[in-house]
This record gives sequence, structure tokens and C-alpha cells, in this order.
Amino acid sequence: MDVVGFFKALADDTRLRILMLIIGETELCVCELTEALGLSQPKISRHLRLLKDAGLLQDRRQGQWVYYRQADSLPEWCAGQLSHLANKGPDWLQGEKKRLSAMGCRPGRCC
Amino acid sequence: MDVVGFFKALADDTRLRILMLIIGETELCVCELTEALGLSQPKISRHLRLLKDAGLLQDRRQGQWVYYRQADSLPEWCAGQLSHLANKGPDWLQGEKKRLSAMGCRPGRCC
DNA sequence: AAAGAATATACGAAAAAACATATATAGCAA
DNA sequence: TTGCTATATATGTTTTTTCGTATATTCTTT
Repeated sequence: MDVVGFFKALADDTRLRILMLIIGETELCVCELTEALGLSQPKISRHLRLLKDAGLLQDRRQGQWVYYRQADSLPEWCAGQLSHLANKGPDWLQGEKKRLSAMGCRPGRCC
Repeated sequence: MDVVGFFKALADDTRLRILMLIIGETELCVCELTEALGLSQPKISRHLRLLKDAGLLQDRRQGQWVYYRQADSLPEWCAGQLSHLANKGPDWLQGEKKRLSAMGCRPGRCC
């Protein structure tokens, strides 16, 4: 996990929102992110891959869903910064969180 | 100072090194940075401008030299992250610091 | 005023990143 | 198997960044 790579990974509005949402919710699958951000599925997947390649996220497959969460074993300077950001700032994620909880059916959370 | 803008500003190797050097030394002028990083003067100036536009640096002119330092009035989450980075990490700036102190004549510091 | 040094900007080219869309893969259910 | 859903990748295009080089500006010194 190099420093510039870390900042590059966060230097995009979509990725930053994805990451903050995931950290706030601990774990989210692709379709939840797609819904919450109102973006196309390939776009979400592409950015998730970048975040995973950068070492910030890890994924696990469960059935047909793939869940993403913050990577274990992040260096402290990096994890600290992330949780700090996720807790402190984002009033900019109100809309996203609202859309998330408005989802009729979320995998593992309903029906 | 928006969050994405902050990360964009740091998402470049040259800018990150410039910033870490400046924070480490409190204040540096363009020719010192040019020497320390071994890069062309226009390149340094261009990146300094980006950092200034992003709100991370401020400058002051003294005679023919322009000195850059970390901006006053940075939000706490931002200043904290910067000093944390500058103090903790950069073993990657050894060469730069060596070239800096090897400069025969540094404005305000010699002759 | 003229010359020289330090710094800034302008401009076209090259490289990198982001995108939309189409298609592929993988699991599940009938 | 077939069909359906969730996710991933491939491809060509557009946008954004970065860069080198040339030139402009500002200050100092003579």
C-alpha cells in the first residue's frame, strides 16, 4: 500500500462515495451500491475493482452476491484516515443512505 | 476545501513529494524544490500552483524568491492528515533532503 | 535603461483515467 | 438443460492530467 496509490484511489468522487458508504455500513454488495449511488452496474464494478486493486477493499462471494468491505490488514495510517473520514465528514452521503434504506429488498436483509 | 479535491491534489508523486518536503522544512522556495527534486522549474511551478489552488499551500514573495508553505486555516481533518503523513512516513524523501542540504547556496540561508 | 536571475504561464502533444455500451461469467431456480 | 439475476470484463471513445518547451513577468543589479 503505497501512499500515492492510496490518494489516487480516493481521488475520484464515485470511489470516495463508494468507500464511505461501505465503511459506514460495514459491508455492501454491488447491487446495493448501484442503487444507492444511482450509477450503472459496470461503472460500480469497475471502481470497486480499482479500490480492491489498491488494497482498500476486499470482497467475498455469497451465492450470487459479492460483498465488499474494508480490507483487513490496512496499515494504521490508512485505516485511521478512512474511519476518520467516514465518521466525521460525510453529510454529502445523505441522499445515498436514504436511497439505500429505501431499497425494497436488500440481499440478506429482507423478505 | 472539498474532500475529493484534497485527495486529487495528493494523487501525484511529484506533488506529494513537494508537499512533504515543504511541510518538513516549514518553508521552501521554488529553486530549492527544483534542486531537491531534480525536476524542471516549470514543472515544479505548475504543481505548486495546483497545490495552492487546492488550498493546501500559500506563498509569499520576498525579493526575487517566492516561498511556499502549508496554508494557514486548513480544516483540521486536513492539516492533521498532512502532519501525520509528513512526520510518520517518508523514508522516501531521503534523497531529496540530501540534495537540499547539499545545495551550495540557499536563499536566506547562506553567503 | 539593460542584463540577468527567479518564477509563472501558455500551448500543443502524450499519457492516463473515466466512460458507455456490449458481452461474458457465475450461481440459482425451474 | 434453459432461463434469470448478479457481477465482471472487454472495447472503443471521450475527458482529464501531465508534460516539455517556449515565452512572459517580476525583481535585482549594474
